[in-house]
Amino acid sequence: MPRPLPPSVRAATGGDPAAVRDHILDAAHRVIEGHGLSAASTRAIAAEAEIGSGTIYNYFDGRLQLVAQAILHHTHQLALPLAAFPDRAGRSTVSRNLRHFAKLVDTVLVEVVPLMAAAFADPELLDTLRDEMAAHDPSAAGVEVVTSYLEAECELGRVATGADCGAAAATVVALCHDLAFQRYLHGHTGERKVPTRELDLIASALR
Amino acid sequence: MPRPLPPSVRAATGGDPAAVRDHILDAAHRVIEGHGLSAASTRAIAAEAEIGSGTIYNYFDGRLQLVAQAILHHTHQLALPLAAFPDRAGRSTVSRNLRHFAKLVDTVLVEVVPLMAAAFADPELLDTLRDEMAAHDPSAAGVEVVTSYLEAECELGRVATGADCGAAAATVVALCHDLAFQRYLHGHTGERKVPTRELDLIASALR
Amino acid sequence: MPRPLPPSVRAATGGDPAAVRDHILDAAHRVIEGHGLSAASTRAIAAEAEIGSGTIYNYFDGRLQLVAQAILHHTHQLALPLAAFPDRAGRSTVSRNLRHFAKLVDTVLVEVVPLMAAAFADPELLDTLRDEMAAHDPSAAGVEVVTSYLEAECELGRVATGADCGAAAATVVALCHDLAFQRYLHGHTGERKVPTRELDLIASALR
Amino acid sequence: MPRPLPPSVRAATGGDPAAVRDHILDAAHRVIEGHGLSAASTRAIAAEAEIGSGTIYNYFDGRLQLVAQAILHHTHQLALPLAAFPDRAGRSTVSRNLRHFAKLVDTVLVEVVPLMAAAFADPELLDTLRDEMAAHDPSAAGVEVVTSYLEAECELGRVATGADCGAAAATVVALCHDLAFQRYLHGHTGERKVPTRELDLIASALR
DNA sequence: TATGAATGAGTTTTCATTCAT
DNA sequence: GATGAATGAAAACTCATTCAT
Repeated sequence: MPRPLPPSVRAATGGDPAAVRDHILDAAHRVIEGHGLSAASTRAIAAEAEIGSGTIYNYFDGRLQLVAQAILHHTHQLALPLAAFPDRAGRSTVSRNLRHFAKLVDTVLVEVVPLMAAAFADPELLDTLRDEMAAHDPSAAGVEVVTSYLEAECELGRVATGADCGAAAATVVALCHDLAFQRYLHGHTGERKVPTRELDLIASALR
Repeated sequence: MPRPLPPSVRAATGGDPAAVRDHILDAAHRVIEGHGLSAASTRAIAAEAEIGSGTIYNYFDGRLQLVAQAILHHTHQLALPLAAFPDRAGRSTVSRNLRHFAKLVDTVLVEVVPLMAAAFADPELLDTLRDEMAAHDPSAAGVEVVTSYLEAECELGRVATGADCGAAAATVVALCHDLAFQRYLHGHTGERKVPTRELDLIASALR
Repeated sequence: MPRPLPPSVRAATGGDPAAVRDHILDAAHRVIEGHGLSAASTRAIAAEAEIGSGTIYNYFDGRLQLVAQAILHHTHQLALPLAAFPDRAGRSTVSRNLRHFAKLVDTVLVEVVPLMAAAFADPELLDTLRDEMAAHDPSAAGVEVVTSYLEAECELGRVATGADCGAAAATVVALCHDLAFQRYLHGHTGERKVPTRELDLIASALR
Repeated sequence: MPRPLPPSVRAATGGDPAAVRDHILDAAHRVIEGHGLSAASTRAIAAEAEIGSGTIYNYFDGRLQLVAQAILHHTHQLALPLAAFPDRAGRSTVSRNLRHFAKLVDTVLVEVVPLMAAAFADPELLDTLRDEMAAHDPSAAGVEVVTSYLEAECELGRVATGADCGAAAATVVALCHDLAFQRYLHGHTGERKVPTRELDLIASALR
């Protein structure tokens, strides 16, 4: 019965344990993305990863840890490009830059919101997620990035001195979150609108 | 053997089928609220409702429909008090009124967010919810209420003519949604903050 | 999928829940007897009882309780005939009566020893057994029966006044236990010897 | 890749295959003693022995043989000190010597009874044990030791000529077995009583 | 020779649903 | 209409064993 990993997995991972772990995390993410969290059984994940169902337990403590890590793994990867956003300070206009941020973060949220929200269904999974998020919270990171940007604009004189950059940043992020949430809730997964009017309103308050 | 409903249920419903339906919906909601969506098995709901597990199928097509309807039933009931909000136009200050709205809607969201978000875990349930929401969308209702309020203030001269009331309303609602979502995600279920600084920012943009 | 109990079970139990319970207990006992405790999986028991595997959980809290109760159910039933032993006081000879007891108790032990001993393999099962035995301990019952008998013989003058009837009874029972244990351990399940010489030794000590 | 045994094992065994075998048998015994036979998985044993789980199969045919041999290995080791018991003939009193034997054998049985009894749960393991016991049966050894002692006392005149020393010895051993068995069954593992009254009864029969 | 990752059949238990009563 | 016993598929997880390294 015991056999080495199938050739396809072997080829994809080079036999490196860390790569196999990531391979399983990716498989878990694909299952959740395609069929929902409730379909992410260990069997389904193992099948998607083309490994034996028992093999999962050589890499993870159990289903809960696997799923929680799959969600965060993906989220962190997606959120990386946001870090460069503050560099836009001084270029274009504040309004346009906020729209650009909204577009940027939307590509993240369109994938992340379904994952995070789904975790609400399972109190245990939510706990595990909270634990893992304590180290590095992606949504706080979003607010920080926008705050940094606005403060830089403030120093450049394109945002009024004394403007509440933190509040504005939180509002921008909230708009993006809500838009992604609503869009998924209503099933309009195709369209990727930017809340232009709302962002302009905020921009106007900052002048 | 045919038996009447147990006395406790009989007393609570008067034997009216519609009342029995509501009785079961309430029981389902209590189970979801207390132990999460994944604990809302038909058996648990039947036990909470003090009826036989088979009786559910005399009132609902299946577990999914029951759960979806329980979520929306409760959401609509909670959202009813919001309808009176536009009446505050002209009283107090705009800023204070928006804070009041945030408090009001928070009492709704603190219960609704976990319910809606949980539905994201199950694509089938999400579909059912979408269908049922097509008729009456509670979050659109929130935006409408705030828009009406702001337009009334506009006519009263307390909000600048030409201000984008719709965008402001959407932003206010988004802030409330995001706050509730974040709070639940991080487990800070006790605190009920109002996003004061953010609301002030919006109010300042409306003057 | 749901079907009434299969005709064979239906016929054997008359649909009486208590009879179905006993039917399952008997099935469990047959599995343990035939293939050992480690083969007594819920599936195997359900198959032996000709019921669905889920049906077990309509009658028992879980595998452990089922197995523990199956063991004690059978033990108590087997031990019932021993109660009449003290009536032999005054008849035949003490030596012969003790041999008769040994034969009697052997029919019980030949079945009970393998069951009890097997429970030693599983600490949890042993705990459950201990709990259930607290109410009614079959091995203490054996010693009591022989003590009663010997005390009756004492009053009849066939056992020396002042003889330690309790110690003698405990020794008799210990001999029977050990014989059954050794016989099973060595696989001599066919032969049913009586420890004649040892019993005579005890009888001689009582005169 | 071929690797030497880890340093700790290397140090304990000197690399001698027979010593490694014993090292594994000891580890197996420690696991069974501490957590029950059902916890004695190959993985648990390998971990306890600080070797790789595959290494077991270089020294044993499989789990069953390993466990059976671990049980007997330990039993034989424990029983060794009993051989000196006949030397007590002529010293102290017969009654006291029997009590001394009971104490001696109790230290053995307190460990052996759980091991042997547990084997009853698994017919295959029991068969393996029977095979291995055919060569050297520890419980027969106990009876032989007491018989030798009593026959020596007989020659010394402290036991009546013509007394059935074999029967008395078997009874003594049966008492010890039963006591150990009952004590474990009821969970009174702390107390280490000696069946004083019962032994005195036997001693009285020998005078 | 020693290793431990990989396997899949195995375990116990839960659950939505049906239907005889 | 009301019931709840019966079902079996599915869940998460374990484990003895093999074999490429």
